[in-house]
Amino acid sequence: MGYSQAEKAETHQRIVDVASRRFRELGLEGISVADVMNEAGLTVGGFYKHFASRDDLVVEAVAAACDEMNQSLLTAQTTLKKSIQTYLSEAHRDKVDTGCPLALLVNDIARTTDDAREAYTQRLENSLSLLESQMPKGTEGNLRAKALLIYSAYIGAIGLSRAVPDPKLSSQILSAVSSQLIALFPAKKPQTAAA
Amino acid sequence: MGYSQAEKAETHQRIVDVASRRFRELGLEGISVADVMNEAGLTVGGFYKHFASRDDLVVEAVAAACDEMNQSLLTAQTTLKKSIQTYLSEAHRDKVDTGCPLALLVNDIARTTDDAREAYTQRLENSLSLLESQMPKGTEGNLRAKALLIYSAYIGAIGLSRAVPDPKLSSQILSAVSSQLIALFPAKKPQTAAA
DNA sequence: ATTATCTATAGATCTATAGATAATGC
DNA sequence: ATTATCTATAGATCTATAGATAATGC
Repeated sequence: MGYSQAEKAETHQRIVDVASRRFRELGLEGISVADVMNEAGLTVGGFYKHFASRDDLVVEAVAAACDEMNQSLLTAQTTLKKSIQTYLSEAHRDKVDTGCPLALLVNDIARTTDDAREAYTQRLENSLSLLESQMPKGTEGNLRAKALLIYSAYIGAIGLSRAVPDPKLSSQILSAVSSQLIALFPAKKPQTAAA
Repeated sequence: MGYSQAEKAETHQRIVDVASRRFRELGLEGISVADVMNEAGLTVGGFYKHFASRDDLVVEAVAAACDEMNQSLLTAQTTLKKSIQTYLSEAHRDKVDTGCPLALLVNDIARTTDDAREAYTQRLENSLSLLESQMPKGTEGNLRAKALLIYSAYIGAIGLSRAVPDPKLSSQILSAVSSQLIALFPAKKPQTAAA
């Protein structure tokens, strides 16, 4: 039973980790404080020594989920094509509790507190910057606008692939949008192939 | 107070209408059966003469919301460019209770019953077919794949525009994705302008 | 006789707080 | 002395059902 300051910090982190996964899986209102605490190996009474309210946990969990994703994207220095294929993969689709929180939570975020929306927006900007930096050399036009198109297609496509119950259709959505995006941003000579 | 069969049908429709708006605004778990009934001018006790369970209301409300949208899209026979501009408009973004349910509910649908997911998928196919039929003449390649790219970008972009609290960024998301999509599918001579 | 609606409520669940316990840290 | 955790619970809310009432429809 944790009592030192160091143990409290670990406990706090464990609560946020559980929440960041379960909120993504079940939605921001899909799990109770008591269930989060239980899964973190604690009981509900201790919660309010860590957070002023449930809404505060939401803010921290959203931020932690996005930061973790951006961190792993930064280390996986890669090409745009590989980024697209990884994002729009069946493996990513099936990570309903550890997948991209920008996609898994976009609808919930629109309905939640301003603090959580601010945290979300800040991390969205990070992800967009990263995507801009992955654009092939020689890409013409507004890089920010192109990054927004790609990320919007990401969020919509992976959301749809999770919404439809038919596995065939789900895969078709992912592969169709993936190949369309790859064709739009070829690594070299953007003018040669248009279809 | 309605008792005849005709009145019951009207009442049923009124409950579904309220639910189809509030579920879109607040999420599929965001409003109680009692509150839906109250807003329809009824009390909670009568609910289970109309629906076997709350989940059944969800199925009907999702279907009704999508059918209503597809109906209005069918009558508004228009060009792809105008469709894009209308979908990715601030007016549509602000219709949080009457906007496109495919976008407003995509995350919730992934977490709900198979029956609701089936109803959603069926209507998604309708919307995709409609989009395919709006493609400019002479568009090359896989029309279904291009419709999936557009609808994914729709869902992601309008979702993001609702999630971010900064109105400037929200507008930027809509206009950037809108102009990118319009540039991708020009009405004539698709080969001339690539940027 | 049937049934669409109402009022009332059972039973489950949720957020937040109260008070007890036991270890930390001055 | 402080506080991180625990057990217990208050008060609110939610789905679903029970039973009463009053109009429909055979």
